Formats: sequence, C-alpha cells, structure tokens
Amino acid sequence: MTKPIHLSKSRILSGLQCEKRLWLEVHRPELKEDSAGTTFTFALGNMVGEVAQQLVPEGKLIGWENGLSEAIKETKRMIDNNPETPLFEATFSYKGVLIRADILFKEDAGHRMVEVKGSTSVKDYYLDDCAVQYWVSTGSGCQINKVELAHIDKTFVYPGDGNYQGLLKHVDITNEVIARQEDVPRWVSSFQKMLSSPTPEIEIGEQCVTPYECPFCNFCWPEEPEYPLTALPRISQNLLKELRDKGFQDIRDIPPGYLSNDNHERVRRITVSGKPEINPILGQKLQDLPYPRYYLDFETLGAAVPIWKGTSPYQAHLPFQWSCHVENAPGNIVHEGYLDIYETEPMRPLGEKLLEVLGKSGPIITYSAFEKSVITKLADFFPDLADGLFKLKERIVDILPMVRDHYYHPDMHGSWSIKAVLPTLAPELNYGDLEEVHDGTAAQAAYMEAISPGTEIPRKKALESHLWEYCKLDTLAMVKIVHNLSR
DNA sequence: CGCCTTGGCAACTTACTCAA
DNA sequence: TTGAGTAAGTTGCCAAGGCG
Repeated sequence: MTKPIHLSKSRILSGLQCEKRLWLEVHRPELKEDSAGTTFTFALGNMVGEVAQQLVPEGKLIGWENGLSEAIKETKRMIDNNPETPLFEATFSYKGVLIRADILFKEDAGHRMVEVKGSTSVKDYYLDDCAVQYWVSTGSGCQINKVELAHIDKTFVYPGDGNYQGLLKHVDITNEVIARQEDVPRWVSSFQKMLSSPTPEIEIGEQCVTPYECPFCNFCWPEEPEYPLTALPRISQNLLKELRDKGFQDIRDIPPGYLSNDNHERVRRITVSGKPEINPILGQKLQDLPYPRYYLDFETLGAAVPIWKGTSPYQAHLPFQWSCHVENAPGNIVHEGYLDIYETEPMRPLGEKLLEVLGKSGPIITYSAFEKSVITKLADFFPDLADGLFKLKERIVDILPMVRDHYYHPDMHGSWSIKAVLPTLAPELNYGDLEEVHDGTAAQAAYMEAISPGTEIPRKKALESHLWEYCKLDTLAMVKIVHNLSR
C-alpha cells in the first residue's frame, strides 16, 4: 500500500496544464524556478485578496500557522459553532485533495463560495479551479448552494478614503461548476495514478507557457544554441519551421543570402562576423541633437487595486517617479528627479516639477514611446497643466527606433531593449550592482512597500534611496548610449 | 466572350516588441 | 495588465493575361 499523495487544488490545476509539471512539483520540487511573469502579476495584484477581506469586516481568517490539518479542524469548528461568520481561506480536504476557499458565506441552508481573482474577466480555466473547490468542499460535507467568481471591475473609480466598494464584480458560475463535477474525480484519480509512476513523457509545447508559465521550463526545454533561430527579430512561425526543417539550429548555420528579410540577414551577418555594426547616420543624428538635452524616464504604477483618488484598476502609466539627466553642454550633466513617498497623491506635484525642470526647449530623449503616453495620461488628469505637457510631448526624441535601425551587436540576441543594448555599449553600468530594485517591476513593488503605513521608517528610507538609484541609472544609461553611439 | 489564374494594392487583423 | 508602435499575415478587389 503506497502512501496517498496529498494534492492541493493548485497542484491539480498545474496537472491540468501538464502532467509532467505536476509530477515534477511533487517529486522534484527543487528544480522549480521563479518565472518573471508571475512576479510581475504578483506586484500588481497582491492587494486584491486583502481588499476582498476588508469588504467583509465581520469575516474571520482561517490561518495555517499551526498547520493545514489544524486549519481544517478550525474551519469545521467555525461552521458548527459560528455559522453566521463569513470565513476567509476556509480549508477542506477530500480524497487526498486540499483546497482553501477565498470566502465562504453562510446562505440559506448552505453556503455561497466566492473565489477572488485579480484579473478583469472570467477565464475558462478559473472554472476548473472552482470545480475542484466545489468538489472538495461538498465532498467533505459542506453544502454549497452557489459559487461566485469575484473579479476586478475595470470601470471602478476609486473615490478615496479606503473605500473599495464596487472594486469586485461577482459573477455566478454555479452552473458551469456543476457541469464539471463529473470530470473532477477523473482528474484526481488519473493524477494519483500518474504520480506513482515514472516521469510522464510530455513534449514541450503551448502548455509550457499558457495559461501560466511553467516553473520547470529550464528542466524540460532542450539547451538552446548560443544564437537560437528565435533570436531573429519577429521571425514568423512559418520561417522558423522552414529553417528547422533545413536542419539549421543556430543563426550561424544559415547560409549568406538565404534570408529574404533584410533585418534577419543583418542579424545573421553580424552574428557570424562577431563584430557590431553602426551605421554612421546614427552618430550624425545623435550629434545633431541640440543642447540642453533632457534624458527622461518615468516609473509608473498600474495596480489592480487603485491607490490614488480618481484612478481605476490596472489604469496604466500612472507615474510616481521620474528621473532626468540634464546635459546643458557636452559632458556638463546634472541630475534631477521627483519621488515623494510621503505624498499621498503624488501625480500633481510630480507633473509640476516636471514642467519646471524640463523648461521650454531642448530635446527630451527617451527610450521607447512609453514616456509620451505617461505625459498624455498626466494631461488627462490635470487639464490646467495640459498645455505645458503637450509642449513637452512635441520635444520628445525617441532613440529606440534610431538605435534599432542603425545599430546591432551580436550580444543583443535579436533584442533592442535598453537592457540588451546597454551592456554592449557601457558594460561598466551594471544593473546587477543595484540592491533590490533592478527593474521596473521591482520599482513598483518597492514603491508600494515604501508608501505602506505598516513599513518602518528606516526601511522606508532604504527603499526610497534604492528607488532613486535605480531610476537615476536608467537615465544615465541613456546618456551613455547616446554618447557612445555619437561617433 | 467567358472562365480562370496571377499579381498588385489597400484595408484590416494578428502577433510581437518595447516600456512600466 | 496596459498601450503604443510596427511588422507580418489575411482578405477582398481589380486589372491584366492566358486560354478555349
């Protein structure tokens, strides 16, 4: 008799995505790696659960400090003795499967179960998720009359003062969940059988990235050649297949003249030669930029739970910080910026200081069109500043397309993002040297922590300086790129 | 002339690449 | 998750050309 394997709900969901993934999670968890995609959604969405609980002040959280079996017992005690109290994270186990339900309300003779999601719509795979919860909780003796999915209502506008009434939209999915009930025991028993067998052989494919990126990609995916075909910019699936069929694995395998796309051929040629190419036109264009030059970069927030009055969930491009290196004459550079973690509504003072520092003339140098859309967003919020902001927009010079058209280095591996370009031009500027905040995502997380009332003052100060260092490095990177390409 | 294919062009859609 | 920008792919239309 083998020991029963305890499946959590999330393990069943990962098994539905790919059996091999579930097998690895159970038997080889040490191979797991963090994937970038999940940290990003986490940074934006991690407050949703808290707000859902805030909206039900009479509710009680079932913790699991004393282990999950204690949580199961406590759930039962609460349902028996305090049936009217809504429960957060009510915990049930049935036939070797464990789930924690986001919210459980007493309703009529049974319960209403609510699953809270940080997305803005009902996704198909959420229904499988809820079907498992329903199967386990009803199976273990808790009657469920209704299942709801609470997702973010994008049209919600935050009125301020911590009032999040209306942030979540409740959708009745009881019928869809019941329709899936016959599938759940099949999933469970087939997973249990699969888990007591050797590693399932599953080819890599779509399921490795959809609907969620698998943390075992590095284990399953074959080692990539140094310059994989996928590093050809915007390569189509057709061409990729054609090249693979011809037996090419690495960009350097492709014979000269084979690629019809000029940009592909350029990347191939430079990769083979190992030498970067700079079209002199670029140097000329950059040298022609007049002074004073303003190198500008924003850090913005687009959180699932809006924190500023008048903003909406996932409303993108809301700035909380900017950095600007001002080059008054060649090499004569001063640093300016805005960040105020004590200001509860920072956008307006941020915009005012921007207008003040950027003055009336001189190119505003950015990398990508992002900064332009941030300024547009600011103008929407403050119509009285709109005139000045529109004038800033007209001065913006986006150097990304210029760099893309005229510069390539083999180490860029088909990407012209600033993080791919910078190391080839200014290796001494290293994002890895920064503590904690080394990309835009981390900046958002740091800002959220810095403004949180629960954060201690020394920690706030540390986060504040990390944010300054990061944003400053971003604009300094642009200065270096422009300087090193201006020849 | 009818019938078909082919190439070119514009309009539209999709997919990817930046940024946070 | 958003949004701007763009390359690539799809579709529909028309004219030109081959052929019986």
